[in-house]
Amino acid sequence: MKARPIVVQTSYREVFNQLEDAILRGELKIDEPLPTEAELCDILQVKRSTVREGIRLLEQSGLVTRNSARRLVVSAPDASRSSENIIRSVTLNKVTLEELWRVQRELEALASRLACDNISKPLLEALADNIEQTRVSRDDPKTIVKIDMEFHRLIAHASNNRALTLARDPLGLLLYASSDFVITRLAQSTDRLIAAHQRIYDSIAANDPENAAKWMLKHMDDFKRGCIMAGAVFDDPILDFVDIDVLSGLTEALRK
Amino acid sequence: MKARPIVVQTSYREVFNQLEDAILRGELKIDEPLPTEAELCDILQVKRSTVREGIRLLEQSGLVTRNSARRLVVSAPDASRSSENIIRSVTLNKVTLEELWRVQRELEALASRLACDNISKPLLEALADNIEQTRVSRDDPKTIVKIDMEFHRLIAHASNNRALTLARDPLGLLLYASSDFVITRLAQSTDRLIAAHQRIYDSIAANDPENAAKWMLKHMDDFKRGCIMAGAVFDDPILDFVDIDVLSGLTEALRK
DNA sequence: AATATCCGTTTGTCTGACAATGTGATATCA
DNA sequence: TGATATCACATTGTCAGACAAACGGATATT
Repeated sequence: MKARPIVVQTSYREVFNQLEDAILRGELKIDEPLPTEAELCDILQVKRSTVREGIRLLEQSGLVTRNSARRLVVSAPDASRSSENIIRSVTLNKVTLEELWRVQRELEALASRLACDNISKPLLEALADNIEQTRVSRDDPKTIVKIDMEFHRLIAHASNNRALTLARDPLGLLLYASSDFVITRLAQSTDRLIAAHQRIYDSIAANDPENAAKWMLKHMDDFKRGCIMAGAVFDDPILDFVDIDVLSGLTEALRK
Repeated sequence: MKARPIVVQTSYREVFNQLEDAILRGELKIDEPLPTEAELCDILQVKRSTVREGIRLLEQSGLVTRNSARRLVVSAPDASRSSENIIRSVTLNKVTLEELWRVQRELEALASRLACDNISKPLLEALADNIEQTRVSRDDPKTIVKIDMEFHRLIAHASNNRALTLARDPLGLLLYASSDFVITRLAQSTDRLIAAHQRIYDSIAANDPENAAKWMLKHMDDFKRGCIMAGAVFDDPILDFVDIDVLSGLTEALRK
């Protein structure tokens, strides 16, 4: 006999499903307040505790957020929400540095290529400023790591492609967080980093996608070489290279 | 005066934070059961309703799943969880077909390149079988769309890179779901699709990464051309091309 | 030893309650 | 009259306790 496993939904999950559906099909509009718990009890014919548990599922999906610690409003999940999820998934599933790097290498190349087309004055200035800051902080590894991360995020942002941002940001966060490992171990790496960023910047500023991508790829390859020279085993999980407490702080960095 | 906005945590969110932390730092081990609600009440000194709301947040993050509709077990979030999130984010934020395609193009090329190295016999056979099925279903657009989606997923899977899967799967799902639009409108598109898949398959089977990537890129470019010929405005949100009800069914397709 | 029965645990849901906080209406004052 | 202060209400967050259903394991039966 052929059969599907029997699945019974809990009521609170059904609450979630119905509300999610209503949001996706636009019956509950984004930026408008969610009905009050009492109203939902009425509509869905379950008690408040059940409604509340369903709402918690919505909340964690980013489909509702709170305006002013009070009334919940319907909202489109923002990128940081997905990032948190991916970061948890990557770390707990022990994805390796190699896997991460391999993907990120392509995404960064794409980002730098796309950035050429549309980059705005303010973003260009932010990039220049970022490189300047890197020079200033040359001797402070912790700060370098942050600024480096920001450099790449700025470029991805300049690509004006939200699908790219969505895929790239969480991976980038993890990858560059583990670059701490390299920078603290290899003195010369900071100078190479600055030189690479400068070349990438110049290419973008000159609206030269092919060179931007070329230098970015070199930069990424250099990153890998640095990791290995610093003694990183590229086939180990990233979790080995990133401090858990740093990790907790990472997600909030995304929200700005 | 300089100040940070005041943020007050609710208790249930604090429950979530503490449990998440415990899982990330390995104090609660993956595949072991979560403490019972009563135990958590004891540990965290809050009432059961509060504990339960916190657990719902965990549940939606994929950090706990249910074994047998009963006891919850701690778990690493699986890829489908992230996919759901990204899909919601992409659709509700009205990301365009162009953005999606641009990223997916690179990821598919990477996937086909990587697939060459490690592909296993069973996966190769599955690919061959997939192409055969496409031929058989040539005249059934709905089925073609599904099989096409599966073809690309198989290749991504063969890449043996979970970071790639994580980034690619949700985007692929959305992109190929909207290919329905092309296939139903352009009669000849199915034949081109089969030919392309065949070439990609041959390259992978011959362990020829460069050609695999080359044909994949051509295939992707062809996809775009097809969309435009079929009258799709590439700068419109994907939401316009995907039926909401299909969308709801999409995520469950991921879980297998 | 295999099967059937029973019982305690755990969860899902309900009921009801209350304090804190934000919101809008009303009253007060310049 | 218009701005401000006050108040009453609505809504949420949390508590307290209750109960039925389902599961898992222990015990009894064949």
